[in-house]
Amino acid sequence: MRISDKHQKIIDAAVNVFAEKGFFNARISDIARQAGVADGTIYLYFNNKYDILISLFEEEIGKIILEVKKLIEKEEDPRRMLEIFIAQHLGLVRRRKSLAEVLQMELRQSNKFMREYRNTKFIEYIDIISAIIRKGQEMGVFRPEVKPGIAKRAIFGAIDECARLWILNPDTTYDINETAAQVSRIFLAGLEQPSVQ
Amino acid sequence: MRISDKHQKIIDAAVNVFAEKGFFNARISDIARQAGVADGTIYLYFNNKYDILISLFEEEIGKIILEVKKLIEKEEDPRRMLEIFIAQHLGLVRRRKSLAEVLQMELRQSNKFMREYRNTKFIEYIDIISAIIRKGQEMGVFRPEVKPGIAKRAIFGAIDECARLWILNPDTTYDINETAAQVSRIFLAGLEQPSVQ
DNA sequence: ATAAAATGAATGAACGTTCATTTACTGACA
DNA sequence: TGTCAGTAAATGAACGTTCATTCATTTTAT
Repeated sequence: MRISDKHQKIIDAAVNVFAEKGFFNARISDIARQAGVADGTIYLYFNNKYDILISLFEEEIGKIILEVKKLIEKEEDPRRMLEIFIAQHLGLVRRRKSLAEVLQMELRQSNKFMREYRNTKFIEYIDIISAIIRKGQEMGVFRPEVKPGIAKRAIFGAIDECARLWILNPDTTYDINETAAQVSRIFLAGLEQPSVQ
Repeated sequence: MRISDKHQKIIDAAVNVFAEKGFFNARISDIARQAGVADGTIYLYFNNKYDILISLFEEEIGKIILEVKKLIEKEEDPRRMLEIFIAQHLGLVRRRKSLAEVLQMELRQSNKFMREYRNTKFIEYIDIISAIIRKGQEMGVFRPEVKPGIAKRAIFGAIDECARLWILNPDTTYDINETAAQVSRIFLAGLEQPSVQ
């Protein structure tokens, strides 16, 4: 069995366990059982419990960034790029619910409590949004007075909160596609130059 | 010493300790020390550790709701109401940073892990936004195709994410007033009827 | 045969909660 | 006014459980 196999198996198990119980309520033995390894084995691949979480972030967000960047690169129109980013993020919530839960909840915890850990991958992810906005401003499509550094937070926060609702309550709320469409419309209307129409 | 004194003292201490260490890393003895009471005294006022957190939510969000509703009631223009809500929420982050931190981080945790606890106070808070939007739609100021149930989440998520950034990094980021102004502008432009200007 | 990988029982520190004891308060009575 | 019984409030040491981590031993691969 290749090293990477067990490494990934533990990560995958951790995603499920953290999603279900949260980081602090998750036991190493839970992760071990779900990964099909012994408790001690986990310490051959990770330094400690927190290290599992950090590795999980780095590796899984890394993959997501690659995917969404690939999709966006094909486009010319920044409006379309923003739509794609929003749809992709919300789509991820449906396709990989557990991962989305962990990234959303535990990533924030870690951001806050591990002062030394600067989550560069996460920053890279939301900087995709500000890059789109800057491009739109250069092309004269988006209003120049909008600050990309603020708008990226607003947009990310909006879709993430919608995702959170859907994670908590998948049935009783709006359909994900409809949510993506609505949020896209609000922000596009909010960003576009009035002259362009 | 009146009962309410110690009750409130423990709540206040818990706000600080939870903000600094997070719920799971906070020890009862930390809260007790900061409140100036013995560990056991806490259990005369609260059933258990989680009960402190829940009481804290209910009571403190309750006060915030009253404040912001009072401010909004005075206004006629839904655009102005939305501006006030946004400014008020972000202002709270500056004025009561620890409380904002706890509400932001731990409230979500609880929402997720305490299945039985429906956080009605929080719902009441963000429903202020949807009420504003509905009013604006009735007056023909906001676009009718916007769903208030989605827009309220998007708006709350946007300001909350901006707040989060500011909590994590008070110095290196944009000024809170500027953030409030930018976010208000984006959403107002995103919600307004094109015919109205 | 040797090394590398994996195991899982044992360890020990951490900490929420309890409860036997102490302290503070109240008002009745001389 | 001072004493004291009765009650409520507060205390904090001790308890018991939980669980991350370790490491002596076993299994697997070469």
